[in-house]
Amino acid sequence: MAWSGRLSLTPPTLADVAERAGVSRQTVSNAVNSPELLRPDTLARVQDAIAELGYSPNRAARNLRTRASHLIGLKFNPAQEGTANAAMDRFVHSVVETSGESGYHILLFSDTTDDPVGAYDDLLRATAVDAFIVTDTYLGNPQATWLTSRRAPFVAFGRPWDNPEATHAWVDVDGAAGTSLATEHLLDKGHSRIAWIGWRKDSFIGEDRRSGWTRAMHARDLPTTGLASRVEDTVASGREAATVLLDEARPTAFVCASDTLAMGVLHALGDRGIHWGRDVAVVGFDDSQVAQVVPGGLTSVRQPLEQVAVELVKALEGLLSTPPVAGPGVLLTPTLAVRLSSG
Amino acid sequence: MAWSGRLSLTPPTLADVAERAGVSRQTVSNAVNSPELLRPDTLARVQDAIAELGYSPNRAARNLRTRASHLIGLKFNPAQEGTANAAMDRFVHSVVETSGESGYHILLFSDTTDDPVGAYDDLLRATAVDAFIVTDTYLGNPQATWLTSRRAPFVAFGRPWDNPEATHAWVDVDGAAGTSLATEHLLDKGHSRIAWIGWRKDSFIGEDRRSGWTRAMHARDLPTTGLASRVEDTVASGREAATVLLDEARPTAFVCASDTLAMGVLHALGDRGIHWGRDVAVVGFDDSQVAQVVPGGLTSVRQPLEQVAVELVKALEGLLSTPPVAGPGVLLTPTLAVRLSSG
DNA sequence: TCAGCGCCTTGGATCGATCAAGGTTCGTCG
DNA sequence: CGACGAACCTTGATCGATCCAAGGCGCTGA
Repeated sequence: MAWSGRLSLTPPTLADVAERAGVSRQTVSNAVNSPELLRPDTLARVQDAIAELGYSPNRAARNLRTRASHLIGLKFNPAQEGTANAAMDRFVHSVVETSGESGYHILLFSDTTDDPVGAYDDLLRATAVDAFIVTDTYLGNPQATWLTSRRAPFVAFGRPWDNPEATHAWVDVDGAAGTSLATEHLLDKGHSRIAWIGWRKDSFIGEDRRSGWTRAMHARDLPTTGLASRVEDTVASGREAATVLLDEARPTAFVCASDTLAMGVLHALGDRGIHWGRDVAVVGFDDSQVAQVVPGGLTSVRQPLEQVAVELVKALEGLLSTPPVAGPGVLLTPTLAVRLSSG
Repeated sequence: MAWSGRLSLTPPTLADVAERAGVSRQTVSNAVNSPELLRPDTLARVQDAIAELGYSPNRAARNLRTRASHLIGLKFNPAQEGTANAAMDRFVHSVVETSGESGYHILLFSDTTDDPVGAYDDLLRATAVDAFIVTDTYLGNPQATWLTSRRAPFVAFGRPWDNPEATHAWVDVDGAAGTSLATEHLLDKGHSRIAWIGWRKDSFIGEDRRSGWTRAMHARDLPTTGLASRVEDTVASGREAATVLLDEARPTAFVCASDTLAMGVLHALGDRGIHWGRDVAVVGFDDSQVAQVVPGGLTSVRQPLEQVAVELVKALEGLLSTPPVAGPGVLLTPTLAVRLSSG
């Protein structure tokens, strides 16, 4: 940062470094981008000059010439108020860290308009980003098909549920494996009447998670009929659903599609003075902060978001390399964070 | 997006639009940036051409020429695992939305190295961002002084606690007003033995929040001695502190410096079978998801983060305008989200 | 001696927008 | 009638890095 002390307010350019090191511009450029082309002593001389001047290539100039921004667009979807779902926080952090190591920065945006692809379109047209990470695939994912038709590089966090023909790169977490893990955990604890509270039938992710529960139950020849409920993803719905199930099916344990619903269950159990964790077990999904700090702790399925980020960035690097390498989908397995709510 | 259907893969440039509209490049540039300079009919003609071609200015070229990136750097600090503090999520969303309306995007980064200013330095030297929003001021804020000496435009979310001489722009939330609000709320409910659980003495923010509690208590001539505890910001510490206070001071209410500590209090109350919200009131700070979904709900001080974002962006626009306008600090007042934990 | 290679230089063009200065066109007014 | 200036538009240069092609120089090996 030598130059910051100088009078001149403009940062040093490649030409400045070249003059200082007594080499040509081209050589400095090579020192930065293809050091293997230089003789070790020349390289060292140039690097010294770079360090002395505190030179760093001007992003705008480089971007203009190379037609790349080294930025990855990510739409920031905040957590809903009143829910426990806050995966975005951990996920974004992981993505920022991982992409930073590969020389990419994350550009956040939000769509203020109704158009689901408007913001994507703007960024693409302005060549402001090299690629996107698309996260809101639970909606049925119009972005993915649009981006594909637009030939824009992107990787999705989430499978293309609604379109098995889709060929784009994606990374996802095996929700069914997670709920199956949760259910088996409860079965091992001796439970057999294990209820499910999940999302409405039109949610692909919800049905996937539900299937893990049914799979685990049927594997031990246990019935699932009458033990399931599908509701909105709110605490209140979870509470109501649990209340009904407690009356009608008398389950000794609950597996839920989200921590939000699980909190609803805890609520319902509290209403009737049932001591959760001892009398009735509860497992949530997402290992949210809520699961972590609620007194006693809520057992919850934890998505390996750090690993997801790594795979996403790996896939992006493939897409952005020349020639582009399109990897297949990657499915990761979640773990179970066991706490007192499951006994 | 007309061009996306064409064979050519390169987006249209200003020159393409100029040719189509039968005007010069400069005129197109003016149509985009200073429409008032054009005659209405020419403007319309150019705008038609822009729409027909689906033109959008190339960011890199514009950035190079104007020496501005229209990007604002923000270091992403994820929530600590096992705490309830998740203000970042809501904050980031607000910032993204607000800055988007002013034509700015948010560039996220993280510092992987030990150097607290390394990442800032890199971005500045590469002229990758126009300005920064600095959030982690609770550390004593070496970034602020460094950025100031570097003459880099930035706005801090958080007062310059350790350096009252600092002249940079900042926006903050009046923590003392928040805890005062909370305490008065409890006083109005009839409580008089109200305990405080806060952070260690070296935390500026912690001491500020604490002062709101003492102020409100003293205003009603109530004692505070023996009713306060200063601990680490973890659930376990909150629980221990509450246990000790319950034994030694028999408070009927608790005001906490964070929702994390408040959860610890709920935990302690649960340990001894005390029905919180009925027998003992509890108020947290930050209105986290945890506060919102814990059965019954935790009353909590809510920071006006949306408003904070608006003020931050307003300040940034001032700094980035020519000539730069440096506004004074802005202090916003939080509100109280009342739930059952306070009766 | 000369071809070949490794390393570097030279000079230029290029990316696409904006800046600064220079040209039109037109109406107005002495 | 011609000068003048405002309103409007055009032209050439510029931002800084990269890409490209051609060539220089010293050294090695045939």
